Amino acid sequence: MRVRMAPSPTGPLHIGTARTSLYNFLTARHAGGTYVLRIEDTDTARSTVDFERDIIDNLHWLGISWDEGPQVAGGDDVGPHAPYRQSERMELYAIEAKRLLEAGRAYRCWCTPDELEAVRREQQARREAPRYNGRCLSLTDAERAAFEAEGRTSVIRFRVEPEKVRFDDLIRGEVEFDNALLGDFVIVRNDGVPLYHFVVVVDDQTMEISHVIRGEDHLSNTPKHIALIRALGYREPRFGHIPLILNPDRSKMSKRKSQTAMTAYRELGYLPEAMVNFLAFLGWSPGTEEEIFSLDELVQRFEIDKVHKGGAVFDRDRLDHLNGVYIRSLTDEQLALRLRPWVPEAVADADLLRLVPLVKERLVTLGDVVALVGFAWEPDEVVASWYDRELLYPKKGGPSDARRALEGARTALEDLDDADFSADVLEQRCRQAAEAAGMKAGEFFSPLRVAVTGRTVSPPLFASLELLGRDRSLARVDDALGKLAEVPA
RNA sequence: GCCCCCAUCGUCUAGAGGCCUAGGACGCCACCCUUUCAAGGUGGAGAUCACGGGUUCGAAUCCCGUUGGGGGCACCA
Repeated sequence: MRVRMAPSPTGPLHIGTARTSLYNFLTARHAGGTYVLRIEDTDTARSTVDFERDIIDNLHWLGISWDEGPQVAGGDDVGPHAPYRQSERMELYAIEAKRLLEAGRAYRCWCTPDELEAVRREQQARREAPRYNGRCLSLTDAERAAFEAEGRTSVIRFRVEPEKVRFDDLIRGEVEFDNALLGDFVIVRNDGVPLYHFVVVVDDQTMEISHVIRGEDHLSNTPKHIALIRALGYREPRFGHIPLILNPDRSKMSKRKSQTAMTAYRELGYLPEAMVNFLAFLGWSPGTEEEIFSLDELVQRFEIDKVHKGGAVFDRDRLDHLNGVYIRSLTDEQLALRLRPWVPEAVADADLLRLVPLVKERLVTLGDVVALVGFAWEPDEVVASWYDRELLYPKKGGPSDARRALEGARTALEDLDDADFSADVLEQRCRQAAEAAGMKAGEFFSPLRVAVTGRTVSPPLFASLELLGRDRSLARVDDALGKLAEVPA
């Protein structure tokens, strides 16, 4: 078994492309087959190396690897069928196009875009399928010469046989199309650049691809490919069309309505293992009620014929949940390592490790660490700037309650030396202080929380105090007291 | 417009004729735990299996039709 993924570097790695790549990867690895990466960059105007890099990097990030094809953007190809970039395979396409031309299975067409557009409009008016009318199919030599003399350029069209085409889709079973409904489509542009439907067939043949697994949007293109395969005398691979990933409104997932760039999720702090698990279940399930799967487990369990037929909505809530599950499954040391890119370099590794327990059960994404415990590394003045005086007031209280609590807390904290400045002792002291102040614990803790973390929602208060240490905690209490001093008692 | 594909809670799904008074998960609601927020625990609401016909002793599961949704019909991929 040889399968391939064939992304087009005309944009960053798309969620849909990633899932198609994943399904191909899982199919190949499950069967012990070979996995090929081919870069479909025939659209030279829109393809860039930067996009190629984004695609390759993010596939690697997900843990997807391949046996043949470029391993690095712009890097050398690896494998017996190199090159794997279509832009470097142009001679091959030219040879095959010539073969088709000479066999009479393709012909040159001099129709201009305007002429084609006019025909299309007429057909639509007559409620017919818009397709090429075959005008250039039977031109005399004189007519061809006349077009050339006119300065017109020509494209190459494939002559489609009006026959029924059926194939046994890996996922959908028997599917039948009538190619009589198809027009003769263009396979080489007027500037000599070959088009997708043509190159994909040539490459799949020369790269000996046995299973073509791709998005459902290609299902209706398959009869074109089969026609080309037959005309060229190629072997017909098995086809499998996987369901589309959908926007919440159930249309094909698009940049316009959803975040489709894998990089964006990566930058937000989603874990690749969560993303892989999530993507795998968008259109497939093991048939049991298990739902947490590593990439290796997926390789073992994944079967292409158990893939669903219907599209699946990309549900961010579910991704978030999975990400939390994976984050919580990490050891503190592992999580600290993952968190590193989001935490300022000035924060020492040892200090980063200390704050992990405070955030582990609260992180949805790794990036959330900043909002959660930024107070730990931000200077006191910055934390003080995060809140207004009113935020210090307990739920059903005013400035005087806040002041009472903070003063009580200050006294309690002051007493402790660094060695005793631990969550347990702090809690005990603060509860005593609350009682002494005649306040409920919650009312007493609230102003202290805001003073220390700058927010009403934070990790556990006493662990936060411990993390900050005596001096910084006291300084923040004083900052808060200072804010309260601005209002007359 | 034409062709093709699809159809189980809001979402992801289990379900291959009787195990289904349709199961799980996410989300939602309530309660418990609790210094806030989470995490965790318990419980709940939520699907006449799109609809209508068949087939069958029996259908979410098979067949046909309808409806709805989606995809494709480029000198993009």
